[in-house]
Amino acid sequence: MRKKDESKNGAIYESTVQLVLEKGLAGVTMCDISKAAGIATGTLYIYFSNKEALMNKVFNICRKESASFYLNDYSPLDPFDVGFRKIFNNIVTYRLQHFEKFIFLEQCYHSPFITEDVRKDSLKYLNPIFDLLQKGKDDHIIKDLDDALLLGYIIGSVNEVIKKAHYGNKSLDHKKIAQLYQLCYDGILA
Amino acid sequence: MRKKDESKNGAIYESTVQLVLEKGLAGVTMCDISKAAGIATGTLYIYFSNKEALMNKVFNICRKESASFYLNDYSPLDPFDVGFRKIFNNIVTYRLQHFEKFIFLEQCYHSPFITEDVRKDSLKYLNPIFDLLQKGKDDHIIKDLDDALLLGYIIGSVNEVIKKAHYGNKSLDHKKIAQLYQLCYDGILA
DNA sequence: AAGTAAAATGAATAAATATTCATTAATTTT
DNA sequence: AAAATTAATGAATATTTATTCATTTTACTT
Repeated sequence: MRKKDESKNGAIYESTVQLVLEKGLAGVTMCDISKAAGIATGTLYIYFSNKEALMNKVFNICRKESASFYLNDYSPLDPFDVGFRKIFNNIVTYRLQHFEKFIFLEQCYHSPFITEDVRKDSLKYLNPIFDLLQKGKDDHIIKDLDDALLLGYIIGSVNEVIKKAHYGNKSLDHKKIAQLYQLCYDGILA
Repeated sequence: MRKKDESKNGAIYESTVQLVLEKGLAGVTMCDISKAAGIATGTLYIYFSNKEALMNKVFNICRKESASFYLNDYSPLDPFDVGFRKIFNNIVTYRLQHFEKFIFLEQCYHSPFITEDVRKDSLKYLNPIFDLLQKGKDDHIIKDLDDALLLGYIIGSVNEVIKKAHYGNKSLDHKKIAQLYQLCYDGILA
């Protein structure tokens, strides 16, 4: 029997994410996706039973990929400040290098395509980051605040600054990123 | 001749914003909106020439309303710390009291419904805030950084924390808001 | 109170989009 | 190399949704 061309999975995934960046979640059709992926529309339905399943799958892949990216080069044995800097830079770098995936994830968050339970277990991927924050609190380096508050504060400011820069056609050089780091770091310090 | 019932404008506006919160921008139909507003579908087209026009109008109203809300009780004569605290609290309060409008604005930002030029002149509404930041910089109270960076940092962290709290069903009490304020304020201090 | 002009209606139509399926192409097995 | 099996196709169909329009209702004018 003939095998599925597994490279198509990747092409569908890349196309979906790219098109959502260009046209928004509301504006992307199955036809658009198949054209961009270089396959027939019917073929999409061999790989995914419908549009909702496709979006959920792509959402899951992006989510896992991003969470894993955040931990690049990080070790739980790193001292707090070293670990924090690594993870912060990874979060920024992921958003700059994979802007389309970053936006896709943001768009999905409020979409009817993404089912409740898929959305819910998002947090578990971030456990190593919560552990790092706990270490910082235990060592009295950072403020003893709720994890969600601390992480939301960091992630939110990074998201907004990167989006603003992108849509305002402003470059985000190393200097600006270092400044953003300093803003965030000074904020969390005890 | 018969007059247009101006209250319908408001009903359409409220319904649209509420439905986008519930179903996402991608999931809202003209039929949904008319039903929720208590009017016939055809009537929508008396008030707005099409869906895109409707969304742009609602977007504009929300945008203006929010920007004006941010300046409640604020005077350009306020000392930096007083003014900053007022505006920060207004930004938070708007998002909590008008969560559906906050989400609508966020959703629109990446939507094909909102035309480029409508999106572009968003910044002008925020001029008083930029002036306040300038004062803080001139007085050497806060870091001398780019306006977009400073505001993005503040707005982004507020957005994310409020969204996380809402979707995680966690309450955001006065204590947490004060802690978020402290994070942001400590971050920008020179 | 009759005339009239615009508002409002909602069923009908048009347009866009998701999904199916009969057919063809490719790959593996025997 | 023929048979078997699944992948791939894309035109056709089904479905959903935007938009129109013939008709009715409402409120103002004379």
